[in-house]
Amino acid sequence: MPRDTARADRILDAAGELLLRHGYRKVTIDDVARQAGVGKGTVYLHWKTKVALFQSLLVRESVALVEDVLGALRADPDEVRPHRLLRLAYLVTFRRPLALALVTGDTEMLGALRERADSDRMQETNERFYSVLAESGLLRADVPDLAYTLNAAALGFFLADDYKPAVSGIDRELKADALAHTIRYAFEPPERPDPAVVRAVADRIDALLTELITDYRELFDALDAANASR
Amino acid sequence: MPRDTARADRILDAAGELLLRHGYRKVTIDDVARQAGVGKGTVYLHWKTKVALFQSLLVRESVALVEDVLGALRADPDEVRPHRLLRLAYLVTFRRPLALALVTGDTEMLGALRERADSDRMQETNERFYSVLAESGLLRADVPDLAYTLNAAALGFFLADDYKPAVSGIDRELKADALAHTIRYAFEPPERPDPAVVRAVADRIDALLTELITDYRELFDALDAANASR
DNA sequence: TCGTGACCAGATCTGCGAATCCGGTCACGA
DNA sequence: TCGTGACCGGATTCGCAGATCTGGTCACGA
Repeated sequence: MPRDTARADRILDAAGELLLRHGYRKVTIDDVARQAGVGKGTVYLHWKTKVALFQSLLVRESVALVEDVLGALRADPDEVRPHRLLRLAYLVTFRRPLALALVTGDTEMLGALRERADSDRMQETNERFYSVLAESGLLRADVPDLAYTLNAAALGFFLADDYKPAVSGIDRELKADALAHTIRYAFEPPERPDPAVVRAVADRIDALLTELITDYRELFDALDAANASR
Repeated sequence: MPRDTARADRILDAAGELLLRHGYRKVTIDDVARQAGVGKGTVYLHWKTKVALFQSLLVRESVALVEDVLGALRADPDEVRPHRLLRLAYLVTFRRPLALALVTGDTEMLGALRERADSDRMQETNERFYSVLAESGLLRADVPDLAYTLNAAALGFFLADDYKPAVSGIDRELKADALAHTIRYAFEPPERPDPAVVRAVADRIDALLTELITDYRELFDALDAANASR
């Protein structure tokens, strides 16, 4: 029962590097094994199939991304205010090419890998995320169809580079500011929030993200063949 | 010198219908001619090439779209307020499948047709559009990178259906309201604008859009082979 | 003078056998 | 017990010749 996490990580590193360079289709298990310095069979000691391997990679990436957000949130609870939170998520996402491919749905890069087995628990966590923010007082009460509107408003910023290459000639930080402005005024009350409230909401979101990471890790482990047979 | 506009329109109607049904690649000039009830050669009396024909179609569609907006603006000057203007543009666009394909950049539908020969004048008109709105007082003064931010914020709503089919289960009008809300609070001053100012700005935008249509028609005529040789 | 469809040539598609690739297995060796 | 790479077979790609398609032309007829 090989629980050699270090080796598994090295294989995922290799997979990630090759995925970025060549895209899902052109990366072979043999390439990955060679790049990781192990035999092909060894890869299959960790994952049952190729897609399981790459799904693991994507899950690991998602965890890292959420951890980045969580770290910043812990350093400064004010980051929980929606406009800061989305600004943060935006910057963190663009710093991780794989995560970016995931949110923009880059099919070339991902193959048919998109079928994120969003477990029921993760779906539920996501909904709770919205309801926590909605009840928090950090969001305006008059936003229609909150989930849809927030999603759509933010989506454009993630896709703008692809769709409007013409007007995209500004710095990433400035684009993040543009997103922050939009969220700040369209989705938050005009007045600054009570710091005590902010801290309380930050704690709840912290708990939620921590839980999300737990879910991810669960999913990660489920993709590891070593747990199954053998 | 065949200036038979009615016939040209019939041909464009046919081209549009077939374009929607089959996409650019699978529509042949022969199909278009047959559907329009004319001979193939007749199509070439109006347009020098296949792409010229379809570019004409797209320009005609754009004109119709702008005219729709203009009509609503004339019926009610209040439509010039950015959140109403974008709401209007959104609804009008989704009512016209071809125009929608144009803004979402549906390559399947459009082929390599995208090379919109945005004449210098049209580019200029677009910039004047932003500066008129910016000076108008109908927009907040504190929006960073106005053009980029406004574009990105609105873009997501046009693409949300494709990218988030899951959360898209609501009515078109409600989605338009969601867009309107976002624009209203992120890009406009809190207080209602002075009706006199609104009317003045509406006039200027009216002039600008009228000019835009003129530019379009110019472009349209330039695509008509009848003007050239013969 | 205006409209047409037969016609042309280049491009694209089709069929298909051969060659290659690659995910997954497993017998063997360390 | 754990790791490996030779090996298998299904799938994909390649090469290529023949068939088909289609944008664009133009001589002819109304």
